[in-house]
Amino acid sequence: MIFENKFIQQRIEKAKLLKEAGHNPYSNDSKRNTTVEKYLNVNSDVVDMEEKRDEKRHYIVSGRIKLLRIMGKASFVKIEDESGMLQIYVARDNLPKDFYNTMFKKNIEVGDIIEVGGYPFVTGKGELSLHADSLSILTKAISPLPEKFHGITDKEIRYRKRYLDLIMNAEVRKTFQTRSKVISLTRRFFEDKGFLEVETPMMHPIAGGANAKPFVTHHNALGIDRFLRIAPELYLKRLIVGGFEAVFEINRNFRNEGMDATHNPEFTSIEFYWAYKTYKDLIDITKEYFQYLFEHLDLPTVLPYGDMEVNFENFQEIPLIESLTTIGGVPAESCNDKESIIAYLKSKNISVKPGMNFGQLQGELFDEFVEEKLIDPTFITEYPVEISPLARRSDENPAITERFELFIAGREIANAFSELNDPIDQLSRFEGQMEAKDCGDDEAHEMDSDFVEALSYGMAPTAGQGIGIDRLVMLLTNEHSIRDVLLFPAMKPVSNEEQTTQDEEN
RNA sequence: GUCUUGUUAGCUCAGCUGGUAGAGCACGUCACUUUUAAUGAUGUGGCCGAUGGUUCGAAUCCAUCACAGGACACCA
Repeated sequence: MIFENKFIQQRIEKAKLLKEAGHNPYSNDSKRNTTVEKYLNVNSDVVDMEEKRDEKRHYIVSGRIKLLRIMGKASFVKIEDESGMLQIYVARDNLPKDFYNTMFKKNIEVGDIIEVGGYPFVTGKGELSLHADSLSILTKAISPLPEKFHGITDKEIRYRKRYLDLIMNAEVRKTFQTRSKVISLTRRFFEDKGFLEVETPMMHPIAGGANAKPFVTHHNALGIDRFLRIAPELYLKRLIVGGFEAVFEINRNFRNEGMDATHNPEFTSIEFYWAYKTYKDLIDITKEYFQYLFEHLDLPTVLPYGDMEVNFENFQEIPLIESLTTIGGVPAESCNDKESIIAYLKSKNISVKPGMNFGQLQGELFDEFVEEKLIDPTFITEYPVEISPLARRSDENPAITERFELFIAGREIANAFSELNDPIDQLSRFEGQMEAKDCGDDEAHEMDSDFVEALSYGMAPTAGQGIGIDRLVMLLTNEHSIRDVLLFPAMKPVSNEEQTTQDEEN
């Protein structure tokens, strides 16, 4: 039984006693007329009053009891609403006869949501409080809250029962408020630039736009499988073909892959596409975007991230090849051709998969020796064409693409490029992916001939970018697990034996 | 996927080389009308993650499983 615990039984009994005495333990009759934050602001002048109180004022506040100190005929109660914490002074003789002794002291406790009316005053210790003349229960909590001092620290419980985490940990609420602001500011930033927010399908007939394994679901009416999208890219580009010149979408992507500190099966990204622009313009708008975020989030431009300090006023830009030597410390002669890279990697005890091409090997050098050293925001540009299947080639050097990735605190935050809009080239790149798939690469891109057909009608020269919102929020809130910036991160179900057996049979 | 560390009261944690469980908070009872994790007294509370094994005896040792944290590999 779910409520067999004796503490819960005790509390159920208290709820019953309240009800019998005419105090509905689940009352819907809230008369709150201010929030804690407003109360504290409006009455801050009471601190300077000679009497340290103003009995002519009267407010009704509501909140959850977080702390309760009963001292005989008077008590101190700390209640918390979304805006903050307020101390209430409750004295027996200010409440209706017998209520304090028989109801308040006996049946109201930490975790309950109450409503209190009274006037502002300042205690002997100098805390602006509320002197109660009325108190009623709004909602009885029949499960006890975790311990008041240590709160709840078990990560498993924090993620599985996020509501408890939010009740107990104010800084967690802060993190998610920041996340909400980041998304809201992002939307406003792009809208103000004239971008149109769009919604493209979450269920795709072909999972395209990235190399990743999709989740599969089934559409009964059509009798066909659908794939939860791994990226919105190909649909957003269809909109550019259609004549929209600046579009963005902030939404979820789904990838059927591993979970760890930086990966959740569903994650949020913004992708935006901007016609008649190049990746150079995207570098500018990205800098501007960060400046905008920091300004409106009121953050210092030098932010701590773990042991690191990230200076968001120090944006760097460096071509990938150059970064290998200047940042990665790889000797220039070891970057020039396949054989010397392989020899260098082997000399550093790094295993090299057979069949890697020049561009992939350069990418390998970058991942091994450069990425983690990019602390301040750094645009790595000029990616090899082999590892940039959807990016436009440089007109000057066909071996590299007009692309950048933005790295901050040793981690990739954004990926952007001038888009490939040559339908014949796109078709042959898809065909290349099909061959890779036939050779066993199960993450190779699917052929999307509908998308190629769209390109065949002409897509204006366009630059597009994706930014991982979860990782961005991690950076801004100094969180080191993606689970700490997702309200409800993916968790394995806690299965009972029957379910386990069924899973094994399936 | 691999390695590694956890899982003991509602919560936070002790429990040594095996001898059938402890603390603090919370909760119950009592005292207390300006406390700040209030205080003092007193009491209740546990199938020691699950299943097997070793043993006279297992929270403790071994194996398997489940879930979680961390690291590595792949990916955003």
